[in-house]
Amino acid sequence: MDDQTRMLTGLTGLGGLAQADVGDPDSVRKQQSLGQPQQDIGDILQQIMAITDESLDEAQARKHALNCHRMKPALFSVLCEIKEKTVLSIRGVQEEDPPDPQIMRLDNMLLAEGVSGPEKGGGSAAAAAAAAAAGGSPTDSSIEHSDYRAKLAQIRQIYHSELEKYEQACSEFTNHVMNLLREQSRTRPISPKEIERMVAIIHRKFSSIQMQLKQSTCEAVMILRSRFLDARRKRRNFNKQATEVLNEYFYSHLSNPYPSEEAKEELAKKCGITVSQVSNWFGNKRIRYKKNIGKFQEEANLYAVKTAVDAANVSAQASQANSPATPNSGGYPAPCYTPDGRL
DNA sequence: CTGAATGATTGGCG
DNA sequence: CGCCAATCATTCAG
Repeated sequence: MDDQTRMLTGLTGLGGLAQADVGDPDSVRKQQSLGQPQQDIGDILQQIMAITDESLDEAQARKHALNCHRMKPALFSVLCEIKEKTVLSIRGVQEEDPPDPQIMRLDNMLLAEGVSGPEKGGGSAAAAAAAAAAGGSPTDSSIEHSDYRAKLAQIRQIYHSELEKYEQACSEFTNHVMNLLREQSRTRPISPKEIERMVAIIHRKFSSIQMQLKQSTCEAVMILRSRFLDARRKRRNFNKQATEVLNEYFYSHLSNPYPSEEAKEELAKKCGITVSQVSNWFGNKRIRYKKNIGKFQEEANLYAVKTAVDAANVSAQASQANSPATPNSGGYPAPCYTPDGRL
């Protein structure tokens, strides 16, 4: 009903329009000089209205006749114009908003993470090789790193294949709609501009899918990062030798177990860990020692003896009578030799 | 599987 | 900023 009334109003208004400033005044004038355009339009209208009552064959024949009608082009352009002015102007208000900031943010992030953008297979391989070559000891982090990269590559691959699928689907659908509209435009007033707009609408709809894809990819990358780059999750115990070195220092400096920056660097180098790891270790050790000295008795005695033995060994020849000097004078309680482990 | 050990992180303090 | 204390998250031994 809506369509019919709209068509009616469109067509009844045609008389005025045709005489005023319709797309092709020449043809209109020709029509007028040839006969009675009003009559023609009335006929067309009648035919259009009757179409639904006809059989398919009749309709096809009628359609063909209508398509061949000399008035058809003029009428078509007029209808397009009317449609342009009424329906499309409403929808045309929401003009092309510049690329969604959200999607731009996601794009930037994906680019930064190396998910989108150019394939850097050679680069990463070279980096891995360099890392492998650089560390005489396998540093462990290079392994984790390559693992991380492998997972990232996986995400990247999924992302790209999904994006490809998405793009294919989008263009397929767009083509389909365009073909359909072009087909329809032979019988329905559809201007190229309208098709263009339809395409834009489709793209906008599809871009929300794209955004979702990018969003979930970003999330996956974030999860991966937190999995691998949060050291807390990938904690490795220091090797035995390292803890030995640290404990030796700790118990031989029990009165003041606060290594200077230089001492920390020295220890870090000796243990193959970072300075901040040394700081962490001492922080943990101090608090845990203080909290339960009894528990650390054994260890304390062990290292006390160890350092004593070492000292003795070093200065064995120098003097036999040297008593093991325990450098203890405050701060933390000295490890007394209490068998029951209580103080 | 469970609990202890342990490296790392966080928030507060001086 | 460095340290302490509490806490988290993982590893490891039983």
